[in-house]
Amino acid sequence: MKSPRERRQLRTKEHILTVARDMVLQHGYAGLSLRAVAKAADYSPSGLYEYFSSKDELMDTLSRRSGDLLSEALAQAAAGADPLCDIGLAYIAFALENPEEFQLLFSRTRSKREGLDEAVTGNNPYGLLLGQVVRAQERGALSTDLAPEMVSYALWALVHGIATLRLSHLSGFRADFESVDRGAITALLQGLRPGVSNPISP
Amino acid sequence: MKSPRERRQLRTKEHILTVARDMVLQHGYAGLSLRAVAKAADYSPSGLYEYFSSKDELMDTLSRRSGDLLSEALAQAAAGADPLCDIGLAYIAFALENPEEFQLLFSRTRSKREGLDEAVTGNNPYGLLLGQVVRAQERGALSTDLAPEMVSYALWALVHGIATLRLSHLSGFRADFESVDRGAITALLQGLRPGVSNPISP
DNA sequence: TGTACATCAGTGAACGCGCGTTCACTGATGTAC
DNA sequence: TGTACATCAGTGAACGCGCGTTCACTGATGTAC
Repeated sequence: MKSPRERRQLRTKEHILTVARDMVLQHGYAGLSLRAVAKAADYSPSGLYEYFSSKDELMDTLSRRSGDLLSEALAQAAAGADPLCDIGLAYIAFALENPEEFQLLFSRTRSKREGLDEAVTGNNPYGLLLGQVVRAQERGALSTDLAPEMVSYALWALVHGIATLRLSHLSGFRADFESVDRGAITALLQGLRPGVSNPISP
Repeated sequence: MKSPRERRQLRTKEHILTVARDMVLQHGYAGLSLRAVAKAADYSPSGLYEYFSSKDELMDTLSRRSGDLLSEALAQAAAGADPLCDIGLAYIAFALENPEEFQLLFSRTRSKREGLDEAVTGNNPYGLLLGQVVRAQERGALSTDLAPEMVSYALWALVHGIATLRLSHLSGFRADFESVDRGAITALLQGLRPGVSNPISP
């Protein structure tokens, strides 16, 4: 079918990952099998061990890439007029549009941080959110009495909850979620404004 | 080992479910196998088909029971002085104390409702929360401009997000979550109070 | 330019595993006469 | 009370499946002389 030349061009780690990602998107991350990936990428099952030392390593690579995609989506959202709310909505949208990637991401990726004392690393979704929270405090949109990490956590939890509920328990439920989601985020942010008595003690 | 009499007493559907539940708690719901349950309950693998027509049916039964346990925990919390906040905290506590049951519950149970027009059924966790929201509105703790279902959804999403994050991504992260969680819930509720401009339009 | 050798991506068969489910059967119990 | 039969919970072996991983190997490519 394929010429040797075509075949050689396709035989890259990148191609295998692309194929694997497509399979996750189509059949779910839980059902992904090395053998199926190998077949789809035109390898024998053992051939993939040239590129990955185990199925786990392949899955981790996929998971990390999903994280990068999410970061990218959030970074774009952070450029708008209402960054905090938009980041939250973008988070939800990403989960709904890429359900399998979202689940892959959160089923495998544990936070590398183990406490508030450790620094937040780089360009990950949480770091991005945290940065915007600090900025919101600087321009007076959020009370400065609140620890930024706590605000970020609350906001993250809210949108994460919306995302996971709508992917699992509420899949099949029809409603105008878009406006409700926006409303919920706004409500939380209003509860964190200066003037409203501080619920979170630092 | 066991006398015939003892053996007969143990051979009930109830006993099988107890054994199965224990195995879920210990080894996770994803790894539960019929054969392992049969072995632990002193049956041959095929013997369980006397009680359940398939593994799926057994899992569904387990899942429904987890839901009942959660409902019970929330109902108790609703009896306190600050029902909405306490229900939320109880939801989080249940998830952390019974992680496998919580995941079993949400990996299998889809909402039977498919839209706001359908009635909320019985004693499930969401119905319980909704009832308390209505009561909070009646006593003026929440703006009556807000649709109760939307408030319930927002609150549920927040605590569900906290629960799932702490079970997955933030397992291993050490912090004083208890006070932060309480603060996050309080903040959301404050954003929904009368007087604060309504974020959710009905 | 030709030959001998080393490298190395990739193969194919096999290993050993556990799974859910089916089915012909057994053997104890209950029932009818 | 004893016998013949029906019921039925439960068994054990087998089916057919797919999985991740290992390993001796091949055959094309690159390198050195």
